Amino acid sequence: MVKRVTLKNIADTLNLSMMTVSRALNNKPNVDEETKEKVVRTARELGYFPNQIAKSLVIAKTHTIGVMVPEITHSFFPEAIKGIEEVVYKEGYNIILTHSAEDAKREISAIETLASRRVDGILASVAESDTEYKIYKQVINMGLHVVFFDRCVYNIGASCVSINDEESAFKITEHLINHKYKRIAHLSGPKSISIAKERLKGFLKALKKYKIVYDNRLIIEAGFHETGGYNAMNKLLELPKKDWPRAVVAVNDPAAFGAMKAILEKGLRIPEDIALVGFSDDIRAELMPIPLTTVKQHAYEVGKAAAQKLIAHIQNKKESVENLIVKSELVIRNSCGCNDYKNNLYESSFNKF
Amino acid sequence: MVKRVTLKNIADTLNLSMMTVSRALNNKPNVDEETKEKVVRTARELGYFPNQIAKSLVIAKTHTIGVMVPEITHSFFPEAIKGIEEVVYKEGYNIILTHSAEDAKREISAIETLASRRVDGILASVAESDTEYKIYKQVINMGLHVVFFDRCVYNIGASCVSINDEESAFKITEHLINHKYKRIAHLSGPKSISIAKERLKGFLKALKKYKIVYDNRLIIEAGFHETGGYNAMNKLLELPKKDWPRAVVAVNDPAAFGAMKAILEKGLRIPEDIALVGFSDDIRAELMPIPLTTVKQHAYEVGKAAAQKLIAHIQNKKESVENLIVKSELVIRNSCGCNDYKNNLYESSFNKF
DNA sequence: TTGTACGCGTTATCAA
DNA sequence: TTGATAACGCGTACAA
Repeated sequence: MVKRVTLKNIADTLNLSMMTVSRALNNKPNVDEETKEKVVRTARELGYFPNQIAKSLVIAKTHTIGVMVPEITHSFFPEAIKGIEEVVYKEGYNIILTHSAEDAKREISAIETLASRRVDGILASVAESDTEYKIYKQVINMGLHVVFFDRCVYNIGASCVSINDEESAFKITEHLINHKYKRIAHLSGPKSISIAKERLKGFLKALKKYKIVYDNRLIIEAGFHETGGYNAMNKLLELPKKDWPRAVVAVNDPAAFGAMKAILEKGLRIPEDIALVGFSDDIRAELMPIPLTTVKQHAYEVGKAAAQKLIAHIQNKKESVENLIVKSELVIRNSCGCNDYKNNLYESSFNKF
Repeated sequence: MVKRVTLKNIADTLNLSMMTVSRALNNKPNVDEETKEKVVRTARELGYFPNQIAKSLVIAKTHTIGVMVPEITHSFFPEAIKGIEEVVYKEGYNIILTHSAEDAKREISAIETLASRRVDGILASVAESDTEYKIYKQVINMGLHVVFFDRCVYNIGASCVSINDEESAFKITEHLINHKYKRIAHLSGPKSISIAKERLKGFLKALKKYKIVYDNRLIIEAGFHETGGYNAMNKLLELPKKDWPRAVVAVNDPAAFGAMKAILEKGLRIPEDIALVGFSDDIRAELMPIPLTTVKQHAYEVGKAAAQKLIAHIQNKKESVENLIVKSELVIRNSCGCNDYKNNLYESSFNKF
């Protein structure tokens, strides 16, 4: 930050008071048209940029929103951030982007700096390793507005925007059941994360509704990544062959990619030997050796809704805390073996055009 | 921004002056150990977060860096942002993220707000539609530090970190020439963008070095997106068959994907009828029907280097303006027909594990 | 070791 | 319509 042109500089060169200059530049009513024009002109000539820092100190608002993501390269988040940006830009806010790298300590430190920087509110998706949410409780108690998105924390006084995870997991499992699969496994996510819990719940609900026998050896924690999915699937395949699942519901697409690798490596076929479905519609899902049936999440919409809700909270103290749901949709491809989707590479690779 | 705990609050509850409290919290030398401890404790009890806004106003530094990206969902940018985040976090900075959506007007407005917010420096990748760079010239003249990354603007007093685009385009073209391709086309990017110009230059240089006949009908502007590549390739295929290119160098992977679609739609084979190479190693490149030969850019490294250079500029006025290059590497797959890369789906889809 | 006065650049308030 | 003064929360410089 270098010495820059101030209101006083403009005031001095025009023999006016700072207040008149301030009023002129902010289009306040009580200022002569002629002087206003003069002020605006010299401001431009001098290369004046209003000092937002000083202004923030006075008005006790920064028009800044803190955004916390666990891992910016997960395809979900750039889309969500784009939705957030779109909304806040229109409303005259900027975002300070922080990422926790899935590390709870780093998350705490980042939220602390956001509080220090006096952001007007925070949009957050919690880190995998955060199981306490202490820092969020603290800043919420201070009166800072927080809206969670995607990975939520409930009952701490913050609104939340998420996918209808439970319902979607239920539906994709039901889809498998409807197509005569009986023995179905689940590669689950980290137990502490809301979306992982929701998806597991939906999976179990579907089993229950259709009275599928429940075998807890078929529910294995895989985490959110490819290697976790690969390892978890290999564990399943270490079971006696008669106990193998006939279909697998993975907690997300990367985990499903790992599982796919494990299955194909064993020389098994998808879906003929084992059907497989994912969750998230990763950009690579349709390009896999066996195009992956999955659930498409509308990340952009999640980001938009979260930003809108946060700004509503900021601008209206009485805005009610609530959990919003952005609906997802089933994307049926080959890996579930339930339809006539062509396993023709040409088609499968380019149906997105 | 809500009323919050201040230095004065702490001072009052302890019957100390603000200065003692300030010193205690900032670990300054001249303060009694006992009082320091008391201060730190009550600060925690009262939930004190230092007001960074007020501090910034005094010290004329915000420890904030503005980041301008043209389109956050382009796979390059999340990687680059991650690299930036990694560096600035360690150095105690935060980033304000803005995106232009490739729109020059929005870019200007965003850079203006960054200047108003008194960021200590700006990392920018310019919008496609920006051909003047006026706003950058202006803020640089004001003394604001700017480092461009990926899409650069030269000779306006800013450092730049980019891929060795020209050299890489030269090499990938040379690679085709070495494998006996003679008639080679180029799907170029927007003329105004530095990386597009560099890649075209490298392409032409290779033709020249190897004395390939130059046919300007074989250089078509495709832009950076799939549909542009699709349309441009179709235009090439409208030429008399004898004039068709035997190989195509696309300005980036999305353009190559579009071209691939156009070629396959015509019932032609890749690489047997037309070889094709891209640029950027998009996450989808290896999953294409014909795995795409391309150039891998190290976006994370670009982000890191740019952030490091910017911070060097900020912390040392005499840091010299220079153009840094992050080396890219050729990734040989099937689409160029130059190697023994197996067109086996299983292998090709999972060689990244 | 601790405290006081002042200034950072702006807006709100009240007076002219 | 314009101006003077105080205030936002903190750090610097100097005094006690």
